[in-house]
Amino acid sequence: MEKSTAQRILDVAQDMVRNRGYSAFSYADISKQVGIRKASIHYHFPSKDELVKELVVQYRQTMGKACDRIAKSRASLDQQLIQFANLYRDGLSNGQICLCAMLAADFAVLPESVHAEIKIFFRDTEAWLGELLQQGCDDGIWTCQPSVTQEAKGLIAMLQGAQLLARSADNSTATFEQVVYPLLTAKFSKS
Amino acid sequence: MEKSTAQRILDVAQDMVRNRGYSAFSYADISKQVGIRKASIHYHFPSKDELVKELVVQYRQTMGKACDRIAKSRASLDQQLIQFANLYRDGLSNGQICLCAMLAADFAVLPESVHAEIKIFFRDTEAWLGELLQQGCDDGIWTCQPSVTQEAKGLIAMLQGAQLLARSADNSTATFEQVVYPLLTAKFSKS
DNA sequence: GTCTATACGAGGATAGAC
DNA sequence: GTCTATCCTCGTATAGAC
Repeated sequence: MEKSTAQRILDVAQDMVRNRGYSAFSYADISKQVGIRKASIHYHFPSKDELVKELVVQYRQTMGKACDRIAKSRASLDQQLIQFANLYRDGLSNGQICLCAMLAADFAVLPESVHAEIKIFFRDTEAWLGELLQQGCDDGIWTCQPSVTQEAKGLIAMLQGAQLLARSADNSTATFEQVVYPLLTAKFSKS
Repeated sequence: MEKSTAQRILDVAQDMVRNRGYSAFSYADISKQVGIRKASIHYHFPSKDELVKELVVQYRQTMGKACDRIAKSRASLDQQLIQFANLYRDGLSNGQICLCAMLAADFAVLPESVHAEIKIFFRDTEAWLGELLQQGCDDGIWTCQPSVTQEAKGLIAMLQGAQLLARSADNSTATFEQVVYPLLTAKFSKS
């Protein structure tokens, strides 16, 4: 099944926002890559704000599904944690950081409608990771201090921050891995 | 002693970049706050790139001095760590994140000359924090795994990421504190 | 050093033909 | 749905007067 024009616009826009940020991409940029005139984009997404809002909604779905796949994979809990971290590593080689990390940086120039969607992303991510961490506590694999929620927030912060660090380094992926995985295995490991 | 016009421009520009990002501030914005025409800004900083480069150079100096003050304060090492974290907390109430965190997000749209300055900032910060952590290891206050360098990078990542998380929350400062300080005291404390 | 004036392109968005 | 044409504003930057 072929992708709709709206979806192709969203795909290209996501790439650009994750790479350059909200203020540094334009309808003209999208139009070149999608192969339609910029006026035509307004038919699908009347304003830039609505386009970006839709971007976040879809990103949440994609990430949610990816997390569900990890949870259902029956891998060990510490392996699930690694796979979760991999989600944040994988875009780096193409110069992409988490959409919501970028939009959190751009927060001050975004409308309230987008703010709300970003908040839901972080809330959902914390909830999913919190559940995973709680399981590990229950199973006696690791402990979370002072609480599972705090630990989840700290982990997410580390992942998002590691993306920023990685981005300004010469080898993004390697830098990310060197920062994230040692700390992950030191703190959350089976043995 | 009164501030030079160049310095006032830099002060206003720093606020704006740390709040909105590189692509979302303009000479027109600065001119309004400084009270001179935007053409006059070009006299002091011929191009936006040169202005931002100077911004990073000066930010590095400011942060370097702040770190030196902490090191010379003779506070306990774990207290020095808290004070270091405070540096990243304090701008949040005014909507400001670390200049280099923001510019790392904007990395893809910045010229090489600015890239180089940002890299130096992270290198310096890692070096300073690494020294502090090494002292703690030597004194037997804490241990760093797998290495002091990794631990330093992980901490910086967490601080930068916590700023992003905080920014998208309703109470930035409180969110930052809730994420950072418990993890800090759990991992690096005297007793 | 700061001003006015201006060039020139890019930005988001709309109207109306096809 | 996509196009052309157009509007109007903002953005960076320069020239030249004061």
